[in-house]
Parts: sequence; C-alpha cells; structure tokens
Amino acid sequence: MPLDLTPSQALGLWHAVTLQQVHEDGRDLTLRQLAILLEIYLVPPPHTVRGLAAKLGVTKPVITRALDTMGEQGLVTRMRDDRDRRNVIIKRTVDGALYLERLGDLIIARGRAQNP
Amino acid sequence: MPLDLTPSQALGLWHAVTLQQVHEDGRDLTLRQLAILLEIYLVPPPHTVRGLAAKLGVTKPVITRALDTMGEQGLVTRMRDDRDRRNVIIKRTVDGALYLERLGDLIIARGRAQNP
DNA sequence: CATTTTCGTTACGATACCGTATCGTTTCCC
DNA sequence: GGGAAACGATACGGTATCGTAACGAAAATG
Repeated sequence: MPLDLTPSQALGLWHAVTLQQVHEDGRDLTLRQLAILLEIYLVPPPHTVRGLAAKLGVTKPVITRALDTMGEQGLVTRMRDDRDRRNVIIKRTVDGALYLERLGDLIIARGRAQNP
Repeated sequence: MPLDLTPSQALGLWHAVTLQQVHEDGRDLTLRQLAILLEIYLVPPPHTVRGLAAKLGVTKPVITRALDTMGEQGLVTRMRDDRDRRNVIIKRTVDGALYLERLGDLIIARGRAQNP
C-alpha cells in the first residue's frame, strides 16, 4: 500500500501540520529533537546515545543535550545498561508516546482536510 | 481526493522525512522558520510581517528575525510597499522555490518508500 | 496641523543550541 | 594486571533564538 501523493499535497500537508504545530505545541522541539524522538519510538529498542548519533549523522553531545531537554519534559528516560555499564539505554515514556500519538492524529486530520 | 493515511503511515512518513532532513539539510531551519517559508510560498501574496505573525500566532520580532536569517540564505526577500511605506512586502526567490521543491520531492519519495 | 495609531525594526538580558575538546568510568585486549 | 579503547557526559566559547519593551517612520484621525 504505497503512499502516493502529489507535490501539492506533500507540501500542503507539511504546511498545515507545521503551522498547527507552531501554533499549539508549547514544547517547541528542534528538528533534531523530533527526529530523535521519532527514532526512539518507531524503531525497536534498544537505543543508545552512540547509536542515535550514528543514525542521525550528528555528534554524541547533540544526542546527550537533546535527551537532557526531552528528559526534563518527560518525553524520554535514561537508564544505565547493567550488562555493559558504559552504555545508557534510552527508554520510552507514557508522555512521549502520547505526544507522538497526538502528532500522528494531527497529521492524519490535516491530511484528510487537505483535499476534501 | 482526500489524503487518507493510517497512524503508522503518518508517523512513519514524518520519521523518514525528518531523518533525512537532519541528515542532509545544511540549512537547519527552525520549525517556525519552515512554517513561515511554507506560508510565503503556498499562500497567495502579499505577505507582511504583521500578517505572518498573526497567521502563525507569534510576535512580530520572531518574524523579523526569521526573515533576517532566511534572507541571508537567499530563501526570501523583502521590499518596502510603495503604496503604504510602513509595510514591508515579503517576496519569494528562486532559491526558496527550489528549496521547497526539493522538500516536496523528498516527502513524495519517502511516502512512496514508506509502504512499498 | 497636531496627535494618535500602525508597522516593522532594534535593544536588551536570558536561554538554548552548536562544535570541538576533554573527562571519568567501564570494558576489552595483550 | 596494566594500557588502550569505547561510551556517555561535561566544559568551553560562540552563535542564534527567545520575549518584552522601546524606537523611528509613515499614515490616519480629528
């Protein structure tokens, strides 16, 4: 079931969602932070700082900082790995799942409203 | 032609596009900046600072700053309105159109690859 | 005209992110 | 065991954004 859309639909969808995101989302996540969040919640665990850095093509401090910020907001949690205590395992939270669920709903709603 | 997608497709699409955006886009636009850019290019002119601020629900300095940054990158231009010289008219540029065209292509490509 | 309103910009101090380099801890390897 | 390597966090100086407030120019008001 390929997801085929026209250039007009594609940009229109991005426009509508981005607009509403700016309007209503008090969190104001960076593009990088959002990418990290989506990676954590959509890709099977385990997730580590190093792994996320490699996947996104950024340095480790970027991941650490983003996890700090999103951790304060309750979107993710960190736990040391007991098997290899150098590693840190990034874990999902209820609030994070809720946040992305709302984002998904927003995309769907805007997609539906896009070409009625 | 409604654009119907499942929650999985919606977030998956956002994930894929955001990821590639982080990977390849050297511009690193803010969510607000992207929203402004899309508004300028997808909504019929004229565009003013005040109008954009109202549409996005942000203050005017936010718009001015974003236009400064994106202006340096050649994504938009500003011109004083000769009919009412208090106003500033925001104009599109070739580079800006090209940038959004590439974004559209990226979304389409990722949408197609999403559920092959 | 003088005053008020409108519009965009600038000033200001605060906050957050950036990239590079370094650190402390833990594990690996000889 | 002892040194090298891996992992995540921290330090640092630099830059960009934030929100609030004030500013100058231009137009509308009466």
